Amino acid sequence: METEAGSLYDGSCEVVAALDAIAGRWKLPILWRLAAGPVRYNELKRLVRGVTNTALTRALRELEADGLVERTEYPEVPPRVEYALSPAGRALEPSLEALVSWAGSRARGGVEVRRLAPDDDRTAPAPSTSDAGSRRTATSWRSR
Amino acid sequence: METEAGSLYDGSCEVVAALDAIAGRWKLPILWRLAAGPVRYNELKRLVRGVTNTALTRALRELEADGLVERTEYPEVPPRVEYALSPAGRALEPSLEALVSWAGSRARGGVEVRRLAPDDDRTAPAPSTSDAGSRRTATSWRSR
DNA sequence: CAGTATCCCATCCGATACTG
DNA sequence: CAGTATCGGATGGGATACTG
Repeated sequence: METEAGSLYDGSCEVVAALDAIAGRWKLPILWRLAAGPVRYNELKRLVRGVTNTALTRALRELEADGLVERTEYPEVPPRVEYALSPAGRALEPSLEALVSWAGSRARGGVEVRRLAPDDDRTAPAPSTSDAGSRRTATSWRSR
Repeated sequence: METEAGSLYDGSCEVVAALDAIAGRWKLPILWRLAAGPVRYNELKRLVRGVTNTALTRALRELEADGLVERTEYPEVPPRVEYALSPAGRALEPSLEALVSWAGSRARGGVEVRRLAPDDDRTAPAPSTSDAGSRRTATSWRSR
């Protein structure tokens, strides 16, 4: 529909653009933590293990700019700031759940991660090679 | 089991590690495209718009190393190589669907993307500031 | 408490050119 | 067709130090 040949759901431009909003080392972990409820800055820093001040702040600012999280500053004497998912952010909770459950199952040894086989035989199942040779000569498709 | 207190689903380490497998500019778009069925190299390059030879190959190699996609090489005269999701890769199809549908809805103007308000008033709703001042003196929490 | 300010390095990615 | 080789530039993230 919509004029353009194959675009909306074919894994291209628009999707890529939207995906950029959650790309980055810490965005997903942060969003996932926030999905459980509002959290203060330092609490977040503790919960999302390994994140540094700089990284956390940068990620939060970007998520805020993209309308996924909301920042609420309470003018109290010991400064208090809470971060929470915005309505738009809550829209991707299903995705987060799916992703996290997948990540969890894979972390639990469901799959051997990053295990390169030393001598992986990959020259393959030779599916009806019978006609090979009858095809164009070896370089016919290489125009020049 | 595994000893550790609070870890599996709290948005930290394990999940972060697993997420790394799909992190990168092109991994998700590629996986999404592959979810629709096996595709040849150059076809993939056309479908995932904007990707370059180098980026595509690199992403594919990593996805392969992480066991998410399978590469099948057919020993024919014009070389033919097909990429497809592995069983493990198919395990994250639900996540892909959720993600893509979210990305799609947001691309369709559901949310104003990356729109910074010029003078956003963010010093906030002052929730019962009545006790401010009665709290510890301004710098009491700053130990030194 | 909740950040900023810098500096620096690693990685990612794009562009270009070449090959089995 | 399906890649590899190389290089340069942008970005993201880490470490450290300091502040309203």
